[in-house]
Amino acid sequence: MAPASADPAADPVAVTSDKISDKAPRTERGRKTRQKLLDAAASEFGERGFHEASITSITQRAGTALGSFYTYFDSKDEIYRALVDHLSSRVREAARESRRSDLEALEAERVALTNFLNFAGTHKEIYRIIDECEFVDPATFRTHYESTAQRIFERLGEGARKGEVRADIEEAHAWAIMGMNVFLGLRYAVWSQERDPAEVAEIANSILRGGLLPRP
Amino acid sequence: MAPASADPAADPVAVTSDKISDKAPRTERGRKTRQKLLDAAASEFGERGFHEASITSITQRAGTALGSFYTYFDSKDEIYRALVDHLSSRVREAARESRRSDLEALEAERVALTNFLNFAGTHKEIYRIIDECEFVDPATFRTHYESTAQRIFERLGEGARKGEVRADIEEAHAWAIMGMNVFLGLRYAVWSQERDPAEVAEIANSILRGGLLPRP
Amino acid sequence: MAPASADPAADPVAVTSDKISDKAPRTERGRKTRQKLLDAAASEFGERGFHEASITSITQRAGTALGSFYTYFDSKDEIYRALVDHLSSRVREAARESRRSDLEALEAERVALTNFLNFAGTHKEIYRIIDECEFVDPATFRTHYESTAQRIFERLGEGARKGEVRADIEEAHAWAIMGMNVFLGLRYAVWSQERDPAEVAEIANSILRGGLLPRP
Amino acid sequence: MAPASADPAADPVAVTSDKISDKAPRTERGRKTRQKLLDAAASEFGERGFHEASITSITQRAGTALGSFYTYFDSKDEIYRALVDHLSSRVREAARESRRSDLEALEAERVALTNFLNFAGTHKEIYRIIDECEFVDPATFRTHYESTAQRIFERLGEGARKGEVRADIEEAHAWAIMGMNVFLGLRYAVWSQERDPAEVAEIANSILRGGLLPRP
DNA sequence: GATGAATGAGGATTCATTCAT
DNA sequence: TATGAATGAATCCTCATTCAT
Repeated sequence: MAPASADPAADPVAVTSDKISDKAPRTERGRKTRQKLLDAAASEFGERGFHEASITSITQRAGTALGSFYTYFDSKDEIYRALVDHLSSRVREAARESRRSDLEALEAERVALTNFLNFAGTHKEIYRIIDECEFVDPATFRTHYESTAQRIFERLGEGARKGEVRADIEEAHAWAIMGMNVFLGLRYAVWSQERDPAEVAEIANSILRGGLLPRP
Repeated sequence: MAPASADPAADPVAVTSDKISDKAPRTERGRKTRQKLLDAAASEFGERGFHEASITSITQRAGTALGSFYTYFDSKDEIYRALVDHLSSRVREAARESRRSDLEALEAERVALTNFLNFAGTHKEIYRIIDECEFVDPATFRTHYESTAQRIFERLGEGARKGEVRADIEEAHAWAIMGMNVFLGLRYAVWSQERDPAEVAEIANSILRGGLLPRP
Repeated sequence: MAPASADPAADPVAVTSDKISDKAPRTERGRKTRQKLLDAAASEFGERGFHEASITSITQRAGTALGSFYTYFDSKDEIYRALVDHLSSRVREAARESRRSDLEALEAERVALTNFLNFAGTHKEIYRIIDECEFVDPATFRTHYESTAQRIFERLGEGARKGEVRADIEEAHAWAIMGMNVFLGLRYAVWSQERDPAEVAEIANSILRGGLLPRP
Repeated sequence: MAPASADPAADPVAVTSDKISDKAPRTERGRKTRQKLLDAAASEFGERGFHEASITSITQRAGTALGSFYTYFDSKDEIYRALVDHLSSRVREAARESRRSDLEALEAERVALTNFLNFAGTHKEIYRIIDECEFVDPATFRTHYESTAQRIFERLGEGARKGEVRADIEEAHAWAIMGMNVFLGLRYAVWSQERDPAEVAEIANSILRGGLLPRP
């Protein structure tokens, strides 16, 4: 699953780097064609997955000639990578809006998860694309997860400094939270939306607040 | 990620069903050849992933002729499915040994996670294969996750009845735990083994026991 | 189309020669197995055609092991040839019964066609198998047609000597009659049986008797 | 055998429909390549038959890369069908030229058969290809025969109205004529050309004119 | 820049036939 | 004889990528 997507409250650090190849469009017309191709690729990869997707189909969706694809991208892999970057930043942007430093630490996690669930439910293709990254471009996948965990870890650390969470926070705690978020997203946002995101987020949050032992 | 692998304390309910086609071997020799193919497929899929894997390579690893593959399997997809089934049951079997009903509920979860981390670290290919299932055979993938969550949920429910965990347990709690387990496995068993499984399990378990708030 | 089938009033000259290979069964049990294979082959070739037919499927229909096939036949081609021979003689046998030298020449042709239409309607697979021979074993196909035409030609010649038909009969007349018979068989016996064989035969016969010009 | 080929005096009703797939060439260059492939396929299918023919061989004959085949055709079946259509119309076109409505009914049949024999002798591959259709694409085969018989039937019917042939003409008469034509073509045009087409046609025509009974 | 034809390596799958038991 | 496992040549088809216009 997408690291970024697992932490919508991410900061704009960005992995994005559209300067991958020297094929940047030089005219307005070119810029539009390139964008049409990216949009088409998003649909194609989202619906059929990386391996089933074909360049031919992408150009057909984009309404361009097959050859035009290679005017803007070096390969199927490259457009995929460009797309993941692009989508990651969209996710991050969506998250950034919901960040407010005045929130108490665990409260912030709750809001972040709620937003994430909403976003994942609305953009399932994005979810799938970034997720499949694990098998198409493992390095990117790993980077994303690690930076996401890092952000969560930093937030928790800050909370610890403020005395809002336990002082013994370490990286593993961040991974545990990220895993919870991702799986709840898969189950309650992508596969079905039978439950209200806020409720699901509350369940996860209650674990963070007090664990699963019976209340005294 | 593999549902099964996320719950090594699984019971033997089994999704396994090796009777897929009518190509079951009828002699001992045949049984051995089929097994060689499955073993070879495990290595091939584990190392190169489903799409990069080739039948030719599988038969070469197995030391059989190309045609022999089709004596026992109908297609690349079929052997993949057979393999996932097979591996799932191995995971489940490995888990079953570690089940002891005399354990207190959350203690059982800790033991399960420890075993899972150990298993995942030793069998990284299995992890990858079952994980890639999401994009190769989504139905199986989903089934596995759901049945794994179901088992966790049932265990928690039993714990609730015994008064060992909160009474308001629901399905979402199981998904949260499964997500934690899977991601900790990815990070601390598959990607690196820099930390002791027992320690990692303890960190996760401490969340389940008391959450992340500062201890009073 | 089958030459033989086009002339059911054939004599037993026979192309049949089951001594093709040295694989003749030596025991009663062997004879039965060989026959089961021939029967199965007739169904298989009749239903699926030569190229779609498979040895595996033939042995399955016959209820024998795959390897047993090669105990009695050298190859797929050989069993096909053996089958065509076998079927040809069946056709010829069926025809022979209907031969009566006391019939007037054109009357004999009418009876022969009637019988042929009846036979073809009842044994469509035979029709197909012998017919496909053109593309599987052209030499046999050609031989069959030629010998069939030859028999018709001889009958007509005899009729000519008796003054029952024109004196200028030549080979081409026999081919013309054979063509008529075969196509009427295809249309009114194999593809549909909407018309009574005797009626169809009468129509063809009326052409032979007086042509198509208006009656004075 | 090809219905069309059995009736060279066909009208341009056409079964032809080259718009089968969306792979129509969009440039002149493409049109030429497609044509080269069709020509090569005609030779290949004509010489080796449908099942022995290979795509590789077709592209080698055409002087194109293997992949180019799939730029214009979806499969071996499809090019075969396209070819049959193409050849059928060639046959029909060849026939059309020889149609003259001022001919007396049976005279027209004689001319048609003569032309057919000439055509079949010159284009034996066409004969074989269309003929093999019975086992490759039965539906097309049947359609062709039926429409050919229909055309003959209509011509005879018109002759009947003019009083040039018997009034009791029915479909079966057309099938009988078609069968005669096809078999005479096989024997005297495809297998050998030992006899003059006009002579052979005259023999068939004499049957139509007066049957086989001795002249009074 | 845009177009679409050409390329060919690569991979899955079939199945007649052989052979050890 | 019967059995069924093993073999591998043969073939269709896909599709990312290149290139001429």
